[in-house]
Amino acid sequence: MIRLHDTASGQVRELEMRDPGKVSIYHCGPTPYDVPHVGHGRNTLFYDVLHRYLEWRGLDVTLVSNVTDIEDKIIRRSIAEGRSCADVVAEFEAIHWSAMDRLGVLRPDHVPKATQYVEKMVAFIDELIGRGHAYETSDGVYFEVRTLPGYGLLARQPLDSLRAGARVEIDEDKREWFDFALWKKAKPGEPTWESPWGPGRPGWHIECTVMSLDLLGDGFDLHTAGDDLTFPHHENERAQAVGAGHAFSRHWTHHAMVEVEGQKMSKSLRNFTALTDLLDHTDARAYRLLTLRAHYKSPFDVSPDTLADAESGLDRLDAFARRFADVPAIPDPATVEKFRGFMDDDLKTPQAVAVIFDAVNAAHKGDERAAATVFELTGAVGLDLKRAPQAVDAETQRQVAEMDDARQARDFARADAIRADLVSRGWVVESGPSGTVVHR
RNA sequence: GGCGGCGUGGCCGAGUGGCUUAGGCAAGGGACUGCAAAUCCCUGUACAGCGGUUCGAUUCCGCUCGCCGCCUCCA
Repeated sequence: MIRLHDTASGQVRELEMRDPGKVSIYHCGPTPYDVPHVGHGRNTLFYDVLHRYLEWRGLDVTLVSNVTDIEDKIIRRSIAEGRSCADVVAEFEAIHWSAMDRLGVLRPDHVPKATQYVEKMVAFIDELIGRGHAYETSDGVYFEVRTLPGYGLLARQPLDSLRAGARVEIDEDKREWFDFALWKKAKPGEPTWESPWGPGRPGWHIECTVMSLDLLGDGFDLHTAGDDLTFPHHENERAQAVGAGHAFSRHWTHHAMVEVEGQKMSKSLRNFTALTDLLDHTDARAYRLLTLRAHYKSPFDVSPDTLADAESGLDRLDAFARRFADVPAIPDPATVEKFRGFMDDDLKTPQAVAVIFDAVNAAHKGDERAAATVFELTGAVGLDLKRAPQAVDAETQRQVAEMDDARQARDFARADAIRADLVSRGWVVESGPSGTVVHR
């Protein structure tokens, strides 16, 4: 049994599967209008760890994560830079996937795009109007929130306690400030599609409703994303689905944000680090380890200090992997069970990581099954340890040989000089009774 | 104003009504090594503050202080 936090009930509860043994997951993906930042990295690592772990558990996972390829910020950028929206999307989506590849994030099974679903969205909006949940105005079609009993499930507070923020757009045509756009009628310079309400484009929330139901079917198992999307985005997705007569996601799991000096990392606060920059300076696996060391519901700080901390931990794992690369043993069932107990219980990755490090310690003390266990468990969460010896260039190999010769000859001054040179060029030099090994 | 979360040892970060009270990083001491590296051994006695419940609270309750998130685009 897998237990996960469920935002709708506010509790950790069993992940019930519509079809036993199969898990259908929809995860809100990126809007490629700019480079991804470190928080997006956490976001994809969250679904990747979930995805990999569930499959490791023997479950058949279908993961859908969309790309929003038509949206205000994309349009703004395309106009500012005098190029098409498709061009903007192509550039930043490519950067997104390349960063995810570097992070070792597995591709979702389906990556639907909003622009491929416009026709289905139009039909869905039409259905909502027909059922009395939506109305047309001079500038679009809106969902009438008051018509849907139960709105506020994910916000976990009644509709009338929500406060109209100072920056909510005033729109005289809308019946209530919290009604939200299903369809936006065309403005000059924007890409448009035909609809019964004239040319225009879909609102943001409708795509996820339509694509998730289309690819995963009614009553799919799990909907995930960062917790900043809980309200209003997910609330609205759900309202649309329910309003049109569909059973929507049965379980909602949201992860916390990455922070910088205690504040949420975000584009608008301008306190973000581009994910690509982080990956240029930090081992991607260290970032994965950093995310695993905090529970997914807890925010954590990304800073040079916390990253360096994680890299040191990773070094210990890699040192372990080099030493035990060829261990023939099979994993220890009791340790695997302990790990599974933590992971099954709401993905308690900090405890799971502790189990891994305990096994590393046991291995160094001679427990071969513990060594095999480490490889098994790091694999389950997508941490790829460096078992294979690293390629060493010819010149470095020559130096290593020369150094060992000098040590043989007890010419330690010369050996130390060579070592110093290797170290200064970034090599970690390990000399043992059987000779010297270098790695980076 | 509403809703929610958090405050743990030098740092990150789990957890628990009392039991030998995670794990990582860093630090100090020791072992091993020609020296290093890797590894091993040892050391730290923490739970914001004030009350309350209790035989006993870091863990439960209340209050205070501080911090953060959502209610607006946002992973």
